[in-house]
Amino acid sequence: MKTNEKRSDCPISSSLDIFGDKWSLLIVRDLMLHKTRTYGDFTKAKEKIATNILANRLQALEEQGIIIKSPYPDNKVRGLYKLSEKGVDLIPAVIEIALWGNNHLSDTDESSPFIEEVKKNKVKFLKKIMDKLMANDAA
Amino acid sequence: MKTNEKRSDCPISSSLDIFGDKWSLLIVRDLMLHKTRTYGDFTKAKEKIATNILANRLQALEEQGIIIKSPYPDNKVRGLYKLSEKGVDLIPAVIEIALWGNNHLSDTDESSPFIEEVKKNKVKFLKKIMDKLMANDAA
DNA sequence: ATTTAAACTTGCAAATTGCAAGTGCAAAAT
DNA sequence: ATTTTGCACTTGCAATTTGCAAGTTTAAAT
Repeated sequence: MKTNEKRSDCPISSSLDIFGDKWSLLIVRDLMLHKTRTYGDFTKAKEKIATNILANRLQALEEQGIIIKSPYPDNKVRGLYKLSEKGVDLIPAVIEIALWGNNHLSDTDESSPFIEEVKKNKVKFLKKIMDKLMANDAA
Repeated sequence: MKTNEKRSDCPISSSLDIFGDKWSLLIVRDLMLHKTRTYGDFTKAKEKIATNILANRLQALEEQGIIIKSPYPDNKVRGLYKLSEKGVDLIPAVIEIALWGNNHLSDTDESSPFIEEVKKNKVKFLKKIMDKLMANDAA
């Protein structure tokens, strides 16, 4: 990946410096919907990310404090990835992107695990999913 | 740019297929804050986009129906770019990205022309900016 | 008619992506 | 106890994309 050079002080530009690519927010999506994931779980997502890109993005997101890697119980090889609070705060943006895609792009999965729920009540959904993710933090 | 291949039917993934890069949403940002722009205006933005990338992105966004290029009054060389309705609908996502950047990234411009206003009342800001952009459509 | 200027194009080097194998190490199986 | 399996990455390399610096084109101004 590239050096952490900011193109400007604009918050949008600086955000895109971090996750402005085709993969980073998909990793956030998977963590948002499943709360924790192993490396192998990510490779099983339907977009089929290459393993070198995955390793690179996981490291970058961890360095940025967006995700947290913790040890897998009773296993020295595996790691367990989850969203940090900074990562959880990305969920509203991800939701808006999902809504836009669902409204304006053809052939997007209407039966997506959460789109319907989001459309019904965005705030309620947000609260619910955040609660679920945070509950996990007690561990 | 690449072929319009979708990696999956996920609305997030499909959205990122279109604007998942470091520049596309900055073009949307500039149109969102200034309602119309010429090619040259974009090159003057502080992030200093290369002209070939700009031309490429403008074309891609136009092909996707996110921006509209119309002729500049009494000028056959210039064009005037503006957001389509599909593009205007991206504003909520851009706002969430801006808020995240402003909350979590250091050295982002607090005095950004709109951040303060968004923070005060997001819905009100959204309405205001959309009204402004739509008023322009009467022309 | 000549100059200026804005809107792209083009050529090329550098960085990033994506694919296909490989490596290393711990856990499970024998 | 030794082998085998499986998961988490690495590595090598070709293909694509990015970024920089110059063009080129066409219309507007002088």
